[in-house]
Amino acid sequence: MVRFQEAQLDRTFSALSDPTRRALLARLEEQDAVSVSELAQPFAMSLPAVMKHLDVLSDAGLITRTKTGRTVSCRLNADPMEEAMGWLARYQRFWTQRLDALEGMLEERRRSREPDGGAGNV
Amino acid sequence: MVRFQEAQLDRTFSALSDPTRRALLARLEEQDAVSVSELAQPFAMSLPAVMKHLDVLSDAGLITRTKTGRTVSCRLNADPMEEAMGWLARYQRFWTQRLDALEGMLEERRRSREPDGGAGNV
DNA sequence: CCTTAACTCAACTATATGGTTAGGTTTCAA
DNA sequence: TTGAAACCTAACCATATAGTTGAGTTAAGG
Repeated sequence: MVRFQEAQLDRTFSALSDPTRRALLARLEEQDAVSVSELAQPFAMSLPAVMKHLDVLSDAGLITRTKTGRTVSCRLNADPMEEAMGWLARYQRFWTQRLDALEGMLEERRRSREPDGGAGNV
Repeated sequence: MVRFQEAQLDRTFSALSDPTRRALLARLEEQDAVSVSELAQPFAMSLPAVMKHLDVLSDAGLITRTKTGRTVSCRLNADPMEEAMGWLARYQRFWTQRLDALEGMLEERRRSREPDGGAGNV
């Protein structure tokens, strides 16, 4: 049985629950290191607003920030996501089960169509 | 490129960000259908508090409720979790990459130890 | 040296969240 | 038919969240 850090999961899922923050992470997924102002640029909101989001991401351990001169570089840290996926994985059987059931139903239909000439259409 | 329902992800991640709600889901993972009062029983909080959590889970589509007589049965619906995992999967390379790097490093160490007799211990 | 870019901080606002208590309604069952 | 179980609703409270504006601070660069 896997043990989860409840408080860490709280922060991770909470951080991921905002579209702005997910967009910030998506940006850092495609570009290794991005400055605060570069990250803020695409958004309609003010710079301090974006910085608050970065604080949340940082508290959740999803990004790291390193200052060089007057610019701050942000990088992704996906480790907390791994734990989040680990938690979700427990429920995976519910949809794979559903897919198995669907597959089984299709198989059933296929077999029942083969003998005769395709009578029982829905 | 996979397209995500942003508002749905908001609700899903937000619903998962609370330990009480995750515990409720965990309960429904091991028991197919559970009544509201049964679900509430293990928690120190009041029944209306638990019911608010159930509302959140229901709004996120993570549970369904069916009333029979005076008792309400709750069931898990994992579908929104599948989408959440889909979103997270995009970042999976960051930790598999890290594991690959670790594996590579261990391989490196193993090979460098083989020739001589195990000198460079950390 | 002075200006400007890049960021930080503080104060304020509105709304959301997570909890409470008190008082319903509906249904079952003695 | 009356009482209690099971659930719902409403009103309230404290704190957190997501944004704003305005005023710093620090570091390049002409």
